Amino acid sequence: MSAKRDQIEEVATQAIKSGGLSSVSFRTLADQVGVKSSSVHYHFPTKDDLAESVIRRYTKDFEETLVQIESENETPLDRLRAFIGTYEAAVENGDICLCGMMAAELSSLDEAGQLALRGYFRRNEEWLEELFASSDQLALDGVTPAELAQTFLAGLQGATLIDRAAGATRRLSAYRALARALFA
Amino acid sequence: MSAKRDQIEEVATQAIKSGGLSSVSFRTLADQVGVKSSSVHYHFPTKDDLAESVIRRYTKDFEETLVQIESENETPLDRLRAFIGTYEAAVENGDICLCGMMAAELSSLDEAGQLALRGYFRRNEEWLEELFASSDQLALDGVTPAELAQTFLAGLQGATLIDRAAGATRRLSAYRALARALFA
DNA sequence: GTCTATATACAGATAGAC
DNA sequence: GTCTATCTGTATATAGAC
Repeated sequence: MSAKRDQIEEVATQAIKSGGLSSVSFRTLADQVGVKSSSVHYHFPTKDDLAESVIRRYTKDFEETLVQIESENETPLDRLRAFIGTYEAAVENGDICLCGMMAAELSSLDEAGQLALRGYFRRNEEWLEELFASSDQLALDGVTPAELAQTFLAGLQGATLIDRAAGATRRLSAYRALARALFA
Repeated sequence: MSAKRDQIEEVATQAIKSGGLSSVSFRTLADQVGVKSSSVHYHFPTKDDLAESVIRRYTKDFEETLVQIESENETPLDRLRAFIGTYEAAVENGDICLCGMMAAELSSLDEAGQLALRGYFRRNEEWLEELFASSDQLALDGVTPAELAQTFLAGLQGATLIDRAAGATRRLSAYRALARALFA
């Protein structure tokens, strides 16, 4: 893992979060890291290679975020709030979740990329499911922790998408209200 | 409103729902409707014109869907179920909501397109808010009908996105469970 | 309204020198 | 690892004939 390769992934990640994979080219990437496009091809032969690497890198970084959230927050509600905070930060930056963006661009991902994408969402739902299962005072009956996790993750992804388009964080704020109500 | 123009919008709508605006070109569009790309430019001078027209058309069609849902379903829960059904139909077709797709591609929309997009989401939330406000037996306290509407719409958008990527309708099913629990 | 033809720009990708 | 140079394809868009 060379420093240049790492730098390319970092720049690509930021560009994809704001404009999508289709807005990223070997040329623009090369310009941003100070090399020529053929040098980017040296590190990532095809765009599919780049896409998969970026998704896996994003997933790894996400694991570290979860560890940090758990270390800094004690209760399920506080942890959920911190989780929501990461989505708010994206919107305020004009971005959405990289994997939410990639999910919209699903048809331009190869099998390896799609597999990596599914892994990201699965890990998210897994973490949320444990969070909801760890509380014995949920204010909504008839919904399993797994269902709550799936709906909550989907909701945050969608809220990020719509809030960015609306130039607000209103929907993510509504999720904060929902979180509070759930743990009441 | 010529027949050809209408046909172009129809084909473009389908293509965008599955591959996004960036996957649609004047050439592919022309091939699909049996004309040359310059003829597509005659109806839609720029891609921005096409994008805005398609969003407005989609919003108008959506109004008709709402009327139909209301005429075929009596209770708020049944209406909400029918609403969820439209998202399930999209996923089973390998598509997502056109406006969800466009929201991901926000940076490639001009001001007019972004304005039209916000109108679509606002109208969705408006309808859902009335739906939730019309029920006096919601199983969750501390959340306003407006907040419920915002979170629910965002949730369905995100569930569609993730379900399509996962090749399932599991998250949309979870939203069916959530709807049932809310009106319990 | 649709056509042919074209201008201009940029995409992903590769060969081969250094 | 990075470069120059290039291939090939496609994109949006326009001019002008019919």
